[in-house]
Amino acid sequence: MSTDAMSIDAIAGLESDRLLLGRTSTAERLADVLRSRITEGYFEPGTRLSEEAIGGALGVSRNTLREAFRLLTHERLIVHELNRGVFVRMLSVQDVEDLYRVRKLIECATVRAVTEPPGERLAPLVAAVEAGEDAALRRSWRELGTADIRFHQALVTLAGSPRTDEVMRGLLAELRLVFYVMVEPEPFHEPYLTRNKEILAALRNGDGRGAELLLESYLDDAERQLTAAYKARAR
Amino acid sequence: MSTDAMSIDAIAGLESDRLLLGRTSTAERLADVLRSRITEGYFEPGTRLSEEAIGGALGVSRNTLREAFRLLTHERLIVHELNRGVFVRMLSVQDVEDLYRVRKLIECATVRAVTEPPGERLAPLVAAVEAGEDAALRRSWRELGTADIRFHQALVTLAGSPRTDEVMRGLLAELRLVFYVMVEPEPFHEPYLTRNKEILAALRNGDGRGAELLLESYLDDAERQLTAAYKARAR
DNA sequence: GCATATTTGTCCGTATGTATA
DNA sequence: CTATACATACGGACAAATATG
Repeated sequence: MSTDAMSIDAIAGLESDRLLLGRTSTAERLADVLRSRITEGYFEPGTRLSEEAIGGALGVSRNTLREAFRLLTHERLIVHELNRGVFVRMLSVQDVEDLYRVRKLIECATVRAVTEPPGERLAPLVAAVEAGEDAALRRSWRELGTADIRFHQALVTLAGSPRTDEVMRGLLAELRLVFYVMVEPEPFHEPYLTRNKEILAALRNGDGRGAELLLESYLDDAERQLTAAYKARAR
Repeated sequence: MSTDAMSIDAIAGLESDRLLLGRTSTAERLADVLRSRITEGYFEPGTRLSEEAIGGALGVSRNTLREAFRLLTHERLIVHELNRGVFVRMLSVQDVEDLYRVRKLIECATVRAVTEPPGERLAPLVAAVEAGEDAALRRSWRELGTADIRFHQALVTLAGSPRTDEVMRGLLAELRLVFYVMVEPEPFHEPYLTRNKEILAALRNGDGRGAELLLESYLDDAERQLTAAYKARAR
């Protein structure tokens, strides 16, 4: 039952974040630092996050660190095993399938409800598409992925439901963990930029049903691609 | 800026839960105790939960108690204000509206997907209806409310999505806070038992679309009734 | 507006229990 | 089975923010 330990390098790298800790609630700032370390793949899925090592490196007490762990646990980025500690979440193929099942449920229902041109309310979607195009031009694939996530987050905002927004935020945070199985992010995200633009065009015309169909095939394809990558990696 | 203090009685009442603390993780057991105290209306919405008073009454340290608070915060049962402490959540009319918006989204999508008789998978729904009938006979209105919640939780389980289940669990936990504006729980929950039976009958026939229509009007009526009670109470 | 008391935020040291080599 | 490492939980301490008179 091997559980990968954090590399010495990963712990040492935390030192540079030390200065960032100095504004609001310590536990939340701590969670911010760890969250980006995880979603950027710095801590790989499966690694154990040692209370002592991280607390020592960042200069915070274990009590405070544990509060930060609680926050990240509820975001599903780490898992907590009693008396064993916390580990960076490892998603299974079933998780990916469920993630896309719920995305389809929420995103499709949201665009389906669009029956007339939303006008200015599409501004965040336009901004996300533009950020994506910019990132693609600069061949900045990580940013392209971020822009894609922003687009779909903004899409759900059209429903005007705070709770739906929050659920979606959680789903997309988990999805970032999945994206790290894609060693070559370029061919993955690039085509979806075009498809986002098509969805946006349909919404602009108030054609929610058309947008739903585009979105459904978008999500089906993405899911297929990701689960295939997962299975290939499981060799 | 008055914040209702906990009554002496409420603190003293906690002592009886002391013996229950003795199995798994202290913070989680602690959260279990507090959760039932809150959802059963023992701690009314808006009351501040004093670290010292509760920790003292239950015989746990402040650090452990704070971990339990974190858990409940993420269940949205309490809210945390920096340097002020934690308070039992007070839901607004907007919250109720959002709660029902998301319920409609999830529950309707779930039953709509039913196209053939689910057979044995309806067993938990049948059990919830029977528990409701039993509670109604015994005029046990609290249990009737619990059975209603169980029915709708079981309904969503038909979708076979762990994440959807969890979202629904959270929504229904919040809803319990809302039910406490209903001073007379009897006339509220009773008619919905009949409607649950109708929904169950439609599902048994594999008529997902029919069940969706019944469910939609169920949720519309419940929302109207609750928001009306809220507004009346705000005088 | 000011001073005081209360309460939370954060940290430390330590004892105990649990998992694993 | 023993030893080690680690998480769990407690109690105490002080700083910082807030509430109260």
